[in-house]
Amino acid sequence: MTDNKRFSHLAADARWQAEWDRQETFRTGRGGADRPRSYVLEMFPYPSGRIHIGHVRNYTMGDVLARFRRMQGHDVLHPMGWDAFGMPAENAAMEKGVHPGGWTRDNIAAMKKQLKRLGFALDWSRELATCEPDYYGHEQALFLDLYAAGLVYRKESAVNWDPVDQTVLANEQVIDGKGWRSGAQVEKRKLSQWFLKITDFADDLLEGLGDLKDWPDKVRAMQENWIGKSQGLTFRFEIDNPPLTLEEIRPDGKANHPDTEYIEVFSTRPDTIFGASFVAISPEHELAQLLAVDDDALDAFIEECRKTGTTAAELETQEKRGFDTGLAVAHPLDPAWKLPVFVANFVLMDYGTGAVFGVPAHDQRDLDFARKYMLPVTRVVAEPGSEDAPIHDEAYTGPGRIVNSRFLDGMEVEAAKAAVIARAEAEGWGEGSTVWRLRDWGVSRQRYWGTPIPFIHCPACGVVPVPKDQLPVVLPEDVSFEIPGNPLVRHPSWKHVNCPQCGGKAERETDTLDTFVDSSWYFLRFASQPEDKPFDRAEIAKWLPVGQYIGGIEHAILHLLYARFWTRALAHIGMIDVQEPFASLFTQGMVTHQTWQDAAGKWLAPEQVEKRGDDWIIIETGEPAEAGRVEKMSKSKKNVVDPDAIVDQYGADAVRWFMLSDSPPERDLPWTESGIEGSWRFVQRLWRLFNKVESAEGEDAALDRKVHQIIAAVGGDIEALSFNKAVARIYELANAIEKAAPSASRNVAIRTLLRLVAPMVPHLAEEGWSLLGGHGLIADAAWPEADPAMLVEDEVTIAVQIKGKLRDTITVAKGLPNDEVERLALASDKVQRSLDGAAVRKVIVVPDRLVNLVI
RNA sequence: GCGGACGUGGCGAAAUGGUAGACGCAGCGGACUUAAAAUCCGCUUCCCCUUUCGGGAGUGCGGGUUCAAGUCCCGCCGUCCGCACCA
Repeated sequence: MTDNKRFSHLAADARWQAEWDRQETFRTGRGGADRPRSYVLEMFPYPSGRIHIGHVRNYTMGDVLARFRRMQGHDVLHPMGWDAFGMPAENAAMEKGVHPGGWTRDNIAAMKKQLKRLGFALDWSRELATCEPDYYGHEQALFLDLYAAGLVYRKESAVNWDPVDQTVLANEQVIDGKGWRSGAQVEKRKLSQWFLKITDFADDLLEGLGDLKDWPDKVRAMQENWIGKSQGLTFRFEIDNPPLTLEEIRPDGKANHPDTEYIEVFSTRPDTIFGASFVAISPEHELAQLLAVDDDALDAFIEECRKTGTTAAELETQEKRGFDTGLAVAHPLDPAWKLPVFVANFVLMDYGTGAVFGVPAHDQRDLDFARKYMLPVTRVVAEPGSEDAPIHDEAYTGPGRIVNSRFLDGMEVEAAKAAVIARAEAEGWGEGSTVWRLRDWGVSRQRYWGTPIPFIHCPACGVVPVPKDQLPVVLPEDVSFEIPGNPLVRHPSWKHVNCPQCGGKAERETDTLDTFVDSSWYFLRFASQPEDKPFDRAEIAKWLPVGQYIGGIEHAILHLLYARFWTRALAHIGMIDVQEPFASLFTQGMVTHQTWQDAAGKWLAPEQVEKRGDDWIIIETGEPAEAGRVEKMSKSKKNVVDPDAIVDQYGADAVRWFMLSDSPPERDLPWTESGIEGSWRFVQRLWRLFNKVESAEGEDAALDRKVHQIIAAVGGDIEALSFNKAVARIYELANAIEKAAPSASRNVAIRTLLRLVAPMVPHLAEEGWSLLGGHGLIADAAWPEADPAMLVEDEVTIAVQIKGKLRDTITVAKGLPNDEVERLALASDKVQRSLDGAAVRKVIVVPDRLVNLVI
């Protein structure tokens, strides 16, 4: 039982959670329409089965902000849902013989229960799960809208194919060229797949980053790099002695033959065009493929390039290697100047044109290559005075003037780039162009547990969209996972339909959508949930963009870029009026924990070890344990703590308090036993304080001022998401109250403290509010206001420095004139002793802060 | 290689260019108790001196700007994260 000695979370937590549910306290839209709106959103979880401590930290932060905004009188939208499609459900189906849907829905139920125990101020009436037809049906409609607008297309594309599991693998599932599950050698297979035209928005997505002032620099930089805009010149080298054309080699004479008249290259440094000494093409370049037909040595070289790995470490050490094709190309600015053509292992086929021209003097990679194959190295950019400086083993990439370059000589780099582009365009051998690293978004997944792509393949009509009145295309429930492959393909009836256009026999698309599509618009559906359409435009205009989005840095690129794209695409087709979904983004740090290992290197769980003096021992055996690094919690290292267990033991409030304490929220938070115990003790200390309101008279001016200073500070800290600082301020106030003698001021201070901690420790706060006779729920109470007049002290402590070194402090009335302060400073014994008779040359007085005496 | 962040006590950390170390954890001492736990009070950057008073050093390293630098500038060193043969 909770009494005036001890706060019992076991009784209080559940009671207040039930009360919030009963009153629908956190339902959006209660209490008037003209209040300011706040949309606070945390990245919704994948229903893996259990919440982990990282979720607890993430949602606690959002919860404090949401509760704080409510107390400030805002209408708060703070929803929760489930990113419920994805592979783990299918893996569970294969391993345990359960149905992905049942597995997922059970997990959702379990995790929802866990979240409820933490007392989050969520509007559960808007809960959604992406695996339910009432969500993904609307997603199918949106996909069709984007298709109608020309933003969806189909194209042949290579995938990683696991021949044993009969399935497509994501890159992360291919380990050393083998399938992660089957261990089979993975093949590249060409499949016709669905793509979203994210590249149409490349420039907008890049430009838009500039307006996202409240996003972390890091995330913006990562997206910028990912989009990867490069500007330069695309141009052509005429091939001097063209090889046989494709038609002559292959009797079928396909239309997509490579043009063997020229090689097209892209460069961001057209200013260095006179420094060219070779042309290199990718092993996958069609010209290379063509030449290899008649050249076994080249064929072998290409095969070898294909085999070598592409991991960062391998690329680091891998040599630049080339194969001289014997072809020669003419320099576009001097047809008599011939350059050799190599097939080179460092040229990427999927960037630019798959071919480059090499300028060894000004590109390190080209220089390495040129030295190896003894190609000429000509300096064409130089800083003043170094025109003739030889290039040794380091390429010069800095600024300078152009040299050895005929009509470009003497120009600065930028001017020379423009001049070459202008000349190329005038003469017709090239044009200024922009190349992006960003690729279109392939959304086809050959899997069951995802949103069915709403198209039908008709032998007569081709690819036909499912008419909107036939949506949702619902996943069949009667599927089995005993045989590898996509169950949708072998389902006896599901895919067999009549063509909506001609009525003839046709087949459904059996691919499903990438789950990143599901999470690209859920924040819209949270804001507005009509039955007959994805969302209501006017409601979206009211709530979007999300005021504060909080989640992990791991989503810096994919999820956040796709959601930005999807939002812009919907705006582009006129369905919504916002361009950017998340006005402010916060990426929180991980929860880490100490690790331990035994002598054999086996990981030990926290409950298996115990500290004896300065050393750790294994409780069961008494053998020594080795304390390792503090690392991200992971099952394999056994350093996880289970949220349910700690909520049982310490209560939701102590756990929440710990999540907010000590570490700045963007940094890692080390979980410690002593830390959570400290939080629990503070919860108890607050409870004792709330029980100490006794009738008392009189003012305590110093405490009054402290209260108002802390109100202002805590509010500002929560606004800035600096929860660790808000926590420190609250400790400060609690300390001050405990030291103060009983007075009316002290009682006010305690009641104020109660409201200040309410967003953080809501169960305790409700209990205290009810104890102290508060009206209604503290969740609905107003945030205390700081009186600006109370923020100023009437006395200030002034530092007295001699040449910047502190010698004494003096306490004076606030606003004392400078000459008075100076006089008092000089009157100090300590100052006189330090001066030791030296003459003061200059005195600097910063009002109400310090005096600096210069000798 | 490119980009981002960071470097402050035993630990997590504070600090609009103006008294470095707020607040918490751990530790030490004391009170209460038969005892322990809990609680309360005090100390707690380091070094020197000392009974006290005091003095010196100090925010990764080296310079600079300034009356004054953890904070600003230049150059290093180190750690973490992301991307990477991107032409």
